[in-house]
Amino acid sequence: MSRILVVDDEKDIVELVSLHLQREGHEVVSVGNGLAVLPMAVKTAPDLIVLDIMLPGIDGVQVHRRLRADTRTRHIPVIMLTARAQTNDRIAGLESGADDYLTKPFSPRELMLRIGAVLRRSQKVVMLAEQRIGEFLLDRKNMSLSISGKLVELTITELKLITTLMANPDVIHSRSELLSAVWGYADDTHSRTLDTHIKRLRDKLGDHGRHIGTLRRQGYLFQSTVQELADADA
Amino acid sequence: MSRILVVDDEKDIVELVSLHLQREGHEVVSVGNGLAVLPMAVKTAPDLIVLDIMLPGIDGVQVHRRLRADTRTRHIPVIMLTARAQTNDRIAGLESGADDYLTKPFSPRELMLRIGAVLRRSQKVVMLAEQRIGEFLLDRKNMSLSISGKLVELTITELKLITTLMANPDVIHSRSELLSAVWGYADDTHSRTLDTHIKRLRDKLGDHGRHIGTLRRQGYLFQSTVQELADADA
DNA sequence: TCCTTCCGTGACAATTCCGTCACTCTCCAC
DNA sequence: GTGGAGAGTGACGGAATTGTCACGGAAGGA
Repeated sequence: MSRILVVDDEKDIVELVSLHLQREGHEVVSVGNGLAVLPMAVKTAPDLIVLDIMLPGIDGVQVHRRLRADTRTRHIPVIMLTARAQTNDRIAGLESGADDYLTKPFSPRELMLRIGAVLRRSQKVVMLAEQRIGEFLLDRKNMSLSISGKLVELTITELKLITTLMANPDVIHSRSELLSAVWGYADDTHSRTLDTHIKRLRDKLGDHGRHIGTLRRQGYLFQSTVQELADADA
Repeated sequence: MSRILVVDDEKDIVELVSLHLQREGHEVVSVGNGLAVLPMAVKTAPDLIVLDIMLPGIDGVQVHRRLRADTRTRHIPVIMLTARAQTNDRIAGLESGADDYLTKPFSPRELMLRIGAVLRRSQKVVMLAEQRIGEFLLDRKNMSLSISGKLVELTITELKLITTLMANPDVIHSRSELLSAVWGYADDTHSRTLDTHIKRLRDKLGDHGRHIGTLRRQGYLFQSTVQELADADA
């Protein structure tokens, strides 16, 4: 499921944690030396780091600072392990901005639960590589739109526009919402820009342009179905 | 999990099947009238249709033909239910191109297994909405690339190019592969087009352009890590 | 019916984007 | 060291793209 880097100089701990993690389907990488953490994190790009605060040579808080200083590792969540439930360690762990921490001795079950919670928090958002609405097929991988298998050549602006509309079909997208999503405009009050692009999009879609509906004073929407009477293509 | 349209005029069958499907986490829609299938399929866009071949008024094979004739429902897999294990029905079911079929009386367990198999076959491909490699963050939703949180303005061609490279980091992408993926060219032998776009991309990436490596006579690749000595940004 | 508001449309000019070409540079085999 | 093949680079012109504007027209309330 996820790749987890375990940092501890006590081999017993590493093995115990690894065993439990692997049992839950995770991939485990480990180092016992604080100085090796950053290079290893860069190399293996783990989804989470379990970091013992007590390490020979360089302590865990320092290691954590280094991880946070590097753009390549900055985003990786860290769970700290402190040797004892002392205030010093707790404060150090919190101050350096760990996502969670646990005091030794800890129960493997609790560690697993906390790891699960942190991973869930930083869960990756998945999206469909292909989105299909009726005869419309949006291919996000190739950044293209096809209708009934026929490729429609759209510019990037038009593609962003219809992608936004298709993300929530049959839902009204206000002008400001579209301006924001496609153009990044904060609040462009009056402008015919959106209208023009809607028209260009409709033109390129041909008959199927009827799927893009207008709601006066409200915005535009992608209609998954259109009136039967004009459904002359079937 | 999936939305499944069950078509049968016998309410007992519908309820039995629905119960089992819902137990497996599927959403069930049903109709008992053959003429209502197409409109319902268009309206609810199910992932699968379970279709009884014996229906009052219009028979299942006809319904299936209509589903196949409409671009909005053409892609939806269909499992046929035949009233008896007679050759006529079997042949009719196969001829009309059903994805699978089952003869009544059937065991709910077998139907569930076949439904699972068909759904797995037409499984949707999911992709990460955000792909991160080191400081590079590819946002497929907004079709943009940012490095260390800073947006890099790329043209559609450049974006496709780096998307292709980042799809398999540290793997060589041959010229023909890139030409094919980005430009759709079948086999453009000599051309400096790719080189030029690589250069433009590297320029826009600034220092980080070093992540795009050249393998003489082989192609280009996205390197997840670059030489430390030049890593002056940390 | 009239009037106001909002959307549709065609035209246009500025800008961006893209493929190509000529030339230079680098790498590697001999 | 030399030569050749392949990659890098800068420039350029044509094409595509885009935002804006003015005007026409539809919708809906008064």
